[in-house]
Amino acid sequence: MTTSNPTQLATDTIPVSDQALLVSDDAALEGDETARPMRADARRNYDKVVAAAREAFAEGGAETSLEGIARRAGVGIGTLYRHFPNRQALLEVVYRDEVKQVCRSAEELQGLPAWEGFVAWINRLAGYLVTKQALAHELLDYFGHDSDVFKTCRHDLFEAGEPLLARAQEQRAVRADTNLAEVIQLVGGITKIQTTDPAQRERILSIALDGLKYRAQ
Amino acid sequence: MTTSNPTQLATDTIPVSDQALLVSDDAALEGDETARPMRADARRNYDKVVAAAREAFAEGGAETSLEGIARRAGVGIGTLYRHFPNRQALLEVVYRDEVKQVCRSAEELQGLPAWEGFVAWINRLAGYLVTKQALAHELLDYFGHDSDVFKTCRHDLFEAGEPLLARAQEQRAVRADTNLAEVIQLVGGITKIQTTDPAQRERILSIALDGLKYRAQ
DNA sequence: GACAAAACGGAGGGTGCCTCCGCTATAGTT
DNA sequence: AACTATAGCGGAGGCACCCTCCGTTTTGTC
Repeated sequence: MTTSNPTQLATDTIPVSDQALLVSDDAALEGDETARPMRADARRNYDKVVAAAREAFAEGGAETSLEGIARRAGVGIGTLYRHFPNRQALLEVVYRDEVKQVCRSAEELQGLPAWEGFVAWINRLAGYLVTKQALAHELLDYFGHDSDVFKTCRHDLFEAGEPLLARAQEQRAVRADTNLAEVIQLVGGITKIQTTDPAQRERILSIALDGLKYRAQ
Repeated sequence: MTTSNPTQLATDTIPVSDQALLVSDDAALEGDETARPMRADARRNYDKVVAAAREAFAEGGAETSLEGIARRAGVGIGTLYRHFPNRQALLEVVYRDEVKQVCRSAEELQGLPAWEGFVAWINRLAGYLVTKQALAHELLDYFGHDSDVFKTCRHDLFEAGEPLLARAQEQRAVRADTNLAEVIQLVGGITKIQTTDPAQRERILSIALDGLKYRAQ
């Protein structure tokens, strides 16, 4: 139910054409409002690094050294650092897109009944967080922080989840004395659980969801 | 003695009484069932390292390099590794005691009503896990693994928590379809939440506890 | 094609993990 | 008390990582 979602969120399953899309997203990010466009070689390398990082993080966050990413991208370590002053910066750019995808997937859940829609989204979020442990952990760790990109992520997440949660609360499907920030933190904490048995994590998540259910009195 | 530092370098911040306790605890651990006692210098250094590690981890897990601990203990890095083949081994020995204390505290909760007793223990466990983030995270990460000392910890934790949980389940205070392993994982996940506002974590924990409550259905 | 500026990339400094091995302190033996 | 086998010590050094600095190369413009 939880992890093996119909909606595929892992990047490595995204067709190449879409990856190009992602790259142009990065371009948008770059040329957002600052002065002049990147030089051709710079843009090329920037994209190569982001792609390599995306791959590397997807494979499993553990052995994700920046030097490894640079090597994988066929780029000098200096170049990587020129574009991303630190590990954090790179992480941010990478999961910016990934978070967006989870958020986008929320729209199609508005058709479901309030509780079901809410639970479905939570499960998607959890599924995403679990598969992207490396990214997710850092995302959650900085959830309350002030980094620009994190603000964006949080904003996206709220925009997507808030309607689902609000509706569920209005219809007395979810308890009133909580909010999306808490819910996301709760889900995030649970996805951090290390276990050899994914089913266990799912059971635990469902216990937590029970705690979110509205209770008369 | 080959140590270049004065012996009291690392340990002088711990009250003497506690040191004695720690040492004798370690002694018990060591002489458990194996053959011959440690040589005097070995035992001395072993204790120094454990004390230094305890301090270092308590101060905040971040800057907890083994080399730093060795330095702090006034001991060569080689000596540290002689006693603790890797980071894991050292962590294990250190929080072995700490876990024991949480466990011991469970006994006095048997007097409370089932649900209250259970919740109280969970809160203590959570409190412990939060203050000892560094240790706790690793403890939880390896919770399902096979390391000897982890087995001991788990055993202690179960011995302490199981009666409380069982009683609460018998009295229909806690849902029947869960077990202590899941509960501990759940609590562990929540304590991993990074937040500037501890009250938020408490609210989230209470939501999760609500999920554990028995529900007539 | 020439030139300035932007970007590259890798050497290298700092730190951490862990291993190896020559030297030292210890504890039985005499 | 002296002797000796050896458990134990400690740090040099190999490897990996993070990140910076700067000489060299690539671009874009004229």
